[in-house]
Amino acid sequence: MKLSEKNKNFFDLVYQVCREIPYGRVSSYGAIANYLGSARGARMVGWAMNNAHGQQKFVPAHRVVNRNGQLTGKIHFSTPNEMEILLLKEGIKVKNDQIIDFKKVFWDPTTELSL
DNA sequence: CGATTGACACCAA
DNA sequence: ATTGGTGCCAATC
Repeated sequence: MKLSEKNKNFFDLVYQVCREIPYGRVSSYGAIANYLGSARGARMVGWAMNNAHGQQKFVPAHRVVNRNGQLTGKIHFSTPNEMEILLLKEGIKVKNDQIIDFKKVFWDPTTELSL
């Protein structure tokens, strides 16, 4: 048992929140970080996503974008198009790596989960 | 152990 | 509005 596995709480929570994102909706790193308590720890969420590929359960990382709604993390997928395709399949319009109507599809865990 | 990096966010010019 | 610089926390080199 490695130390990283013990301290996976933060990462695990990130994965949990990602899976809680409803179909056809997206969230932002900052929102998730804020929900976990690290308001400025958005980068950690990104790191978690990087590890998400190694997780046994699938993590809809494609539903997580930066606060601009830009698909900055698409390059980390199997193929850069993967993220776009997945989002498009969920009814989310993407143009030039930018989510259209981002505010409409935006899903804030602090607002949706923390009622 | 110190320095650098990273799928971001915020502030100042 | 756009660009550049700084801060955040953890992991990797």
